[in-house]
Amino acid sequence: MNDSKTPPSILDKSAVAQVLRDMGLLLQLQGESGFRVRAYDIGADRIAGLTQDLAAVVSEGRLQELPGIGPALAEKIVELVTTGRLTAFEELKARFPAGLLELMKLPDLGPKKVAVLWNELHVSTVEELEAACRDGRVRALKGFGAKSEAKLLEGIALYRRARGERKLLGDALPVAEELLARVKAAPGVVRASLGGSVRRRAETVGDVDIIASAPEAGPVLDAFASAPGVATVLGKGDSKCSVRLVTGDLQVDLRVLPDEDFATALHHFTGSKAHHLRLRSRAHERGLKISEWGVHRDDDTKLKVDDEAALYRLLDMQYVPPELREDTGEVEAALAGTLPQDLVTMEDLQGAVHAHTTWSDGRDSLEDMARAAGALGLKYLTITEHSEAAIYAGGLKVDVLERQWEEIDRVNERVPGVRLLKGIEVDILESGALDYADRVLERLEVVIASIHVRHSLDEEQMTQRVLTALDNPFLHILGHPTGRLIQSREPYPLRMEAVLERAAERGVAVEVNGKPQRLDLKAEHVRRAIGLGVKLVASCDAHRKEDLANLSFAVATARRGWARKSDILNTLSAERFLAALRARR
DNA sequence: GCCGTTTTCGGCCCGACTGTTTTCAGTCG
Repeated sequence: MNDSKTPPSILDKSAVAQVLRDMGLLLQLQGESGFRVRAYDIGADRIAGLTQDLAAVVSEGRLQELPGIGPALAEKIVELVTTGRLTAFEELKARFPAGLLELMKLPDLGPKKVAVLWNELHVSTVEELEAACRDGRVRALKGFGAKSEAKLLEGIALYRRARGERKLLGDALPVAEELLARVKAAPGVVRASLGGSVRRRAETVGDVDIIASAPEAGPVLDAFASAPGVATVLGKGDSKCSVRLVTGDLQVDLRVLPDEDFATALHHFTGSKAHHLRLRSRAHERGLKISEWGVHRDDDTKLKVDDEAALYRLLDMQYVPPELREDTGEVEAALAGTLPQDLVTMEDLQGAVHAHTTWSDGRDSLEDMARAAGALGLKYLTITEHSEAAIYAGGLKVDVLERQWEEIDRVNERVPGVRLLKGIEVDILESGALDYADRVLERLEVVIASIHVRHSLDEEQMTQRVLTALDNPFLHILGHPTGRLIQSREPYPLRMEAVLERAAERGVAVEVNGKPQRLDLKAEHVRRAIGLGVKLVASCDAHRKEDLANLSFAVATARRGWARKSDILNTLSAERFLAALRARR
């Protein structure tokens, strides 16, 4: 993303943010003011969410232009970026046993209790805490009791299972929607919605929030707590209830309020925190106060807010859809009236891109895939099997590919309303050449090119490899450009800016792969691609019928990257889609 | 540690819930 002469940062954004967050935790342990601690957290959020190149911001001395970064944090970030270390952090760390930071990650343990455990019992690791709980030494401490001992042991077991892993959106969303349906059906419920990072369609989610309105909370909370799939009720009061599900250790929080508070509560619990901070200061300028409890004037009179759109109107801003609420420029755009109002939606899609069948490594037949696409209201589906080099995935030799075209013709006659397009997901070889000769590629309607092997090239080699592929005149779409698998494989090193520039130059579209493990391009790169004039496709990378639903994650990622309908080629009819692909430069 | 149209000191979000209390502290979101 950085073509200037700025030397690259030794630590990347997330590493810098992590040091700042840990620094905050240690300061808390030391008994520093919560506000000072919060300043580190806010600074960490700001760096992690930075859309610009961190090294460039540092070298141009622009750190303090970022809200939440003042002289002290700026100095520390400069040290981190240029040396990879932070002296103040090293010194602070040396004052406490290393395990205390980990202890604070356990549920129900914060800095105060960890400090007591350390000072009174010299407990500094999860193992020592477990032993102390079993020996009954913890219950003797002030502020602890037998119940907290049992809860800590439970928390330790859970921590070891889950290791604090966030869940993939694709795993959490279906479960969340099922539970939401239960809540909507509960007695007296007027409105109910998912909130939090699930509603914002973040790549991964920590837990699920549901917000509901009803005249009486009790019956709704009861129905929720006894829903099928609930393993443990973690807490239940007059207005909220937290449960842990059997599936994947997922935690779900439900809040129930009177309907007049629904819109403001939903907005509050949708976040993000960073987006809210900006709105609150905007509200403050206008003599208003926004909180979970509603919008109040300075004299405490409460304003009527029927829905989220009304909330933004009160602030004289455009409505900001949940997927955009990350404080990455949407607040400024909404104030200026330049926020795109026609973000792509699922209903805009006329066709699905990127599908495998039994001809290579897919599970379902061509005909089954065609019928499934029709059932979703899609008009076309691009069949893109693997090419010859992808032996592990049943890649097709040219003569087999030609036989598939005949079968596609037959299915197209048999299945009305859906057209299968003849395509390929051709491997990009190490040299950047494609795995089929041009004379084969030119006979295909849709050519996606992807990297599947030899991930370990260095950044320059990988970038050259992709640039060479983009120069092939028969290539239409670059597939999953970074090769990442969320939480299991890092993206391969690639100068994305150069790749997107070349794609724009050559008129090659880039895939927004909706497979929940991939989401590749990611939102940040989607936005950059659009800025450079690159056309995109929303793809499902389907290996079975059910995977066609991945399209919704592609659309969500595209929306998070501010994509409009006109940025996504498969919002066009089949004929116009194919024409757009052929329009190479 | 940050911030500024009540400013350069003194605020900064605060309520729900739990477990320990007997009026509250700590954690969480």
